Amino acid sequence: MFIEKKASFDEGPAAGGFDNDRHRSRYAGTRVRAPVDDSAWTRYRASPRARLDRHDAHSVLFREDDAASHLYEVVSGQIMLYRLLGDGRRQVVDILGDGDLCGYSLTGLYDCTAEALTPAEVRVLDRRDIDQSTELLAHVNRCLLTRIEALHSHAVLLGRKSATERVASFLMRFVPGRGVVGCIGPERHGERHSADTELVLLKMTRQEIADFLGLTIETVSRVLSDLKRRGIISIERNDRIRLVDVCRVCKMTGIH
Amino acid sequence: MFIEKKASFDEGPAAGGFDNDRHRSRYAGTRVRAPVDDSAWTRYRASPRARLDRHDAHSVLFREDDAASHLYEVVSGQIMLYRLLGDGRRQVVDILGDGDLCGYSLTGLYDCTAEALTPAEVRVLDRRDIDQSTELLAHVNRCLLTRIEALHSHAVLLGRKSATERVASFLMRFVPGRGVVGCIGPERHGERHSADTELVLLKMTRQEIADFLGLTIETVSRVLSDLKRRGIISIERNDRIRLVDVCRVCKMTGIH
DNA sequence: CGGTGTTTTGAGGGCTATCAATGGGTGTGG
DNA sequence: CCACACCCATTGATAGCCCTCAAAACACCG
Repeated sequence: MFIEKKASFDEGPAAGGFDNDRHRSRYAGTRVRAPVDDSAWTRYRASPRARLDRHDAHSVLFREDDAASHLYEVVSGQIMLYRLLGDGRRQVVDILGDGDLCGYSLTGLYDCTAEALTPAEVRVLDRRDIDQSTELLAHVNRCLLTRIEALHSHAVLLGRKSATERVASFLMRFVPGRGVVGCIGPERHGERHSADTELVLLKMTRQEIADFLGLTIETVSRVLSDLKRRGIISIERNDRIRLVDVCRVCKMTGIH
Repeated sequence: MFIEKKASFDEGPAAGGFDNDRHRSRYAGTRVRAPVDDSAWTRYRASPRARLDRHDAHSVLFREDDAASHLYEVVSGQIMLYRLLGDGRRQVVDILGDGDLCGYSLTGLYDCTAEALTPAEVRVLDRRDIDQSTELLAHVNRCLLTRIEALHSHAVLLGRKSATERVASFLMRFVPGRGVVGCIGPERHGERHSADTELVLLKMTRQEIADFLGLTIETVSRVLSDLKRRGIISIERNDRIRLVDVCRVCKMTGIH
């Protein structure tokens, strides 16, 4: 189910895939967020105590049960968090993008492993600095709440959705402003009733997708093939999937 | 899968079930927490702006998509958080006990429904008060981190564990200090090598357990019957389950 | 002691995992 | 430039776990 990977999987310099607007949730089942002022956070990030690290794809930031020393803020790229069971089963519990935090710990040990999905930049922060400012703490608070909402959505996906619904939900993650509660719908989206289509650039292997969705690699593959056969998506390359009709994919997520 | 419930399910006055020591995680796969000083929080709770509400079992504190007005702290009893899919499938995403917080929102809408599992007391807090104190914010942050760790564990359970492993993990929630990383083990636990047994008082119906574990009511029932047949547990009443050999249950959680 | 709601048990089927083989893309070396 | 190797993804066959539907057993209550 989980095999340690070393090979790099086609990382173009355009490491997009995720929409970077953090104030707009993209995950099917979550909500659109209100904008907030985090200027204090921006100032803190620029302070000399905050170091910037670069990671290659598949580089490990920290490992489950390592001593938790730092807090990390994703500046660019994507980071996945996962846990392992004793026999090697893996569950990707979260996927982080621009502005998200990880590495916080109550126990002194990291509760999961953090691994870069793409080349990534992370700011390494000192917890003690943050604890002295209400503005910084409030920012961290908002980040944690964002994670909690995402984890709630993910629990629904893992506990109650079929394989097709999981894959559809996963694909909808990459469509900005759609598949969320208060979805703007296909009509108002494109200019002048253009085709409701979207190109998704996956930055994950089938194995990583499967471990995120609580499925096997074969099932993910089968579902994608089935969606392709039905003309709902077209697979232009393994990591380039076109949603031919976004609304149709959205309707398959199970949230309606 | 989910039927609206009204009937009360045997709520004794001894609404225990969960261990109330928040500084010790009990959920299989999570870690033991370090104690922290939250005296500022204690003072704030006592302030006149913090109201105390009482809820009966199955009373709803707030509903998914309601306007989020307040923050809630569980004082006594247990609260479950759940989300519904359009066709009525339900997933219980979290179960809260003494000291846990819920009701925070970034979007202005609650992202899930909160319902009392037992008679419960909740303190209704004002977000604006908290946002002005580093100590209060730090306390909230710790509470949120606790939830995130629990949600990570739950994602592993929902995504990668078998029905038996899920039920075993669920039962181990109720055994203080066991089934966590750094588990004290059977030898050092009892005084003078007493039987490694534990009585679990469930405050949830089979339906609620099933919706928490991402299973059906029938599967939960079948697993429990099977464990009983094998002598691993004994069901003294529907809501009283004796773990005959805690260590054996622990080994079935899948975390080893 | 029936009535109601919950839990257990049974039979059967569907969905997803498992095991195995094939296909395809990329990089390397002759 | 092609052959080969390697890794990843796809496809196929089969098995098994858990869900669904149905009925019986049980608990609680008036």
